[in-house]
Amino acid sequence: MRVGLCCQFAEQAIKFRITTATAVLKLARPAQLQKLSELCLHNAGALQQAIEWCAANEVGAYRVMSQFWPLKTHPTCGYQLSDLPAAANITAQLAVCRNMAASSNVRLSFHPDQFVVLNSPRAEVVESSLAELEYQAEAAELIGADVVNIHGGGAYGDKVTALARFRENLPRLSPRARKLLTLENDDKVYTPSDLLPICRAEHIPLCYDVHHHRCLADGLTIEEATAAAVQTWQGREPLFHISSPLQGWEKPQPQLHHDYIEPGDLPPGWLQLPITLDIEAKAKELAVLRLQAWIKKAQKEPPRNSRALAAAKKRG
DNA sequence: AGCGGTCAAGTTGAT
DNA sequence: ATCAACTTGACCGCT
Repeated sequence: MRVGLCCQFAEQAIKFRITTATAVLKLARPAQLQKLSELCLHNAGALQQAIEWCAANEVGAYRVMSQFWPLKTHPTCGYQLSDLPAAANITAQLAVCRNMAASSNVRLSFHPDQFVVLNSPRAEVVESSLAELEYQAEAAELIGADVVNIHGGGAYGDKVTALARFRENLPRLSPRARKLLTLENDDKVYTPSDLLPICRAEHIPLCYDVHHHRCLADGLTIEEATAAAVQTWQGREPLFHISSPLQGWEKPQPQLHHDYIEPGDLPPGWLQLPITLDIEAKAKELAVLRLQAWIKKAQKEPPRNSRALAAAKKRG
């Protein structure tokens, strides 16, 4: 099992830069491209730092932020990589990232954000979603990322119809983007049971989020969902997510993320699985390192350690 | 240098 | 009706 860091660092001075459309639109086009070029080049350098940090700390995966190329698909600020003055430098730097990630075995992935809704009834939403998926797939190819993971989208009162629409839109993706696509269960609409049929039929891996599953349950146990999700990866290393509730499972809003991962929230069966586990926790790399240390201990002495921890917790 | 308002986008559910 | 939440605060203009 390897653990993964998502996007940002809490303490490490590794920063990705973004901008706003408002700021960019105040500039003439050449100045726009100059600014965006600088940000892309900076972010490519930051990605190298992030990969180096992961490799040095035995963190086996890293999720790249969606704004890696800021405003890439914006209707008026958008651009092609080849439009940027520093395109050659950026491409070269991305190749450095790809080689470094490969040689140090740091798995890279993308997770387009909430605006990417492939099953929306609104054509313009689907269009912008497709554009965003193509952008992230282009970046993924250049750095060697193997996953672009999204949610099912909205329900619009009828999940079956909505998921059918998702499926109908799949052929509109390029082969490159289609190959990288994975589906994740969410905490409001689509459970693993909802997604597994389309995952199997379309050969889309299920990125199983156990925290979401606990927030929005279906008939499946965690063990059943785990086994079913692993199957959808068809021999590839599965990518799963975990987080812990901010105020515990008994308080309202358990879907809110805690700073760290409570080891008790890690399904015990996962310890021996060859999976990538992205850590969604506010304390970022600190949470990853803390869970990583706990996992290593637990793997050394599986039964005693977890029992001892449970007992210690009971004693307080 | 520090501070506060603002930021491209969708959908849901809590208040 | 408004707004926070989501993978995440950072940017920018003003003082």
